[in-house]
Amino acid sequence: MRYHKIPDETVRRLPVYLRGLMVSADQGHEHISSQSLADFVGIDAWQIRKDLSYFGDFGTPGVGYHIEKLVRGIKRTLRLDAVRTAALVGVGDLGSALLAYPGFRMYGLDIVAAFDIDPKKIGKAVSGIVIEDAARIDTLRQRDISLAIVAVSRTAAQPTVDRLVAAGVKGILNFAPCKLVAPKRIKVITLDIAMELARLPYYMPRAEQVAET
Amino acid sequence: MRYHKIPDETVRRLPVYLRGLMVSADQGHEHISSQSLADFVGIDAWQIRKDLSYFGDFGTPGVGYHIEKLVRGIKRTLRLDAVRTAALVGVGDLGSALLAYPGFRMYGLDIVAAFDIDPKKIGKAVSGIVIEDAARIDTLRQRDISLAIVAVSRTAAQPTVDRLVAAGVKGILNFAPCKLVAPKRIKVITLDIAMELARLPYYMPRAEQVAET
DNA sequence: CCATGTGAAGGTATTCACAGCC
DNA sequence: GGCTGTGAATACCTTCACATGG
Repeated sequence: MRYHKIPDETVRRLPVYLRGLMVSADQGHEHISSQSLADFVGIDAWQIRKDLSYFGDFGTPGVGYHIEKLVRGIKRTLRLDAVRTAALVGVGDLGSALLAYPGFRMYGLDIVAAFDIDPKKIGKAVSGIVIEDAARIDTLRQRDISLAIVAVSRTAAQPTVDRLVAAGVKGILNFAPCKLVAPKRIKVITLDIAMELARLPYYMPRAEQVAET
Repeated sequence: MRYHKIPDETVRRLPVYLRGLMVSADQGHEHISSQSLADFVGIDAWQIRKDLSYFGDFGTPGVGYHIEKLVRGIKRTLRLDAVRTAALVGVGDLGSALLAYPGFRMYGLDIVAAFDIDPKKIGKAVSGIVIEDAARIDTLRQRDISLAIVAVSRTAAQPTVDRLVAAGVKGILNFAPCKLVAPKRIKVITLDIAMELARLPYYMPRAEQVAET
């Protein structure tokens, strides 16, 4: 294995492999071939091998990949080897759903703080997390929380991001439908749900009003 | 303008342009240059011009783009020119948040039906939509609903998709963290929220536990 | 003079095919 | 024989630079 920059698209696929590998490990398997994993996650086998080749030799020809070893390798690459804590800002409908969502755990991610500006919400607990005043976002620095999820309205998003950056947050997952400006060293991933739904009709056949008799 | 296949990446950006154009129109503008739109949505001007060139001549050199005309053009391209109805399956935390979310409207998308298997939920209304028994998914065909959002658990996702496909649904936005199999003519977009958060640490500087004194 | 639309260049990611290893 | 790792070929997307048109 030579030195390689890992392509962004590969980074996007690595969590998919993790998911598949962990399910496979649960089923008692110790090794898995790129082909079996491919069938399982829906990505071609050569793509998987190429992706994994960017950052390590994990496989054994004739045998496949040692699942546990590979999981550790991918986690280290994604910097998910230690448990990471995250803060949520905006405990509306979506924010509450995120607090209740158990799916972050499998990646070693844990939402440990929640903020809102609504006085009616502050002090109440949602899914075991007590909601704090958004004015206290600056305490994130002392608490070593470097990940944040933004689930506030569009207009509140930019000021929220400014405060998070000032509090030392290094990565932001944003659900507000707008562009956000932040220093280049801060990684912002925006996930606009309505936009994903909006590009679906493009791929659908035109004449869907015609019944398929 | 010659014939061009529209790249997938362009289709992904078109809703971004729509968003920016509609806000700009709200501010009273009639025309906009690729540069102004670029500043607004955070995508380079040449990229915008290239993207738009794939499906029509909308601009006037020296003037810019007529916003209303361009909005119509993009909507037609994305097949968003008529209001589209969608069904939601799985009215848990996330599902309820989606029903309450007003952001779909701006793209002409409207969630008009919701399904669940929980007898305690069936018959109740959430955000004005009465929850129906998931066994009734097959009525979607008569109701001309061709879009669906899947917000059920991982294990329920595949059977749900099978039912939706049987009911004539043509496009699916899936939130369950798993691969889904469906006929090729059906477009499935999977949006795994935990996975997005999971790739964030990769882009963050290594030594984030070291305080920036 | 200003801003679009687009060939051409450059870069990145996907796909293939197979040498090499267990 | 089976399966990995990877150079090479291909496809796709981005970026540039500028001719063209209002």
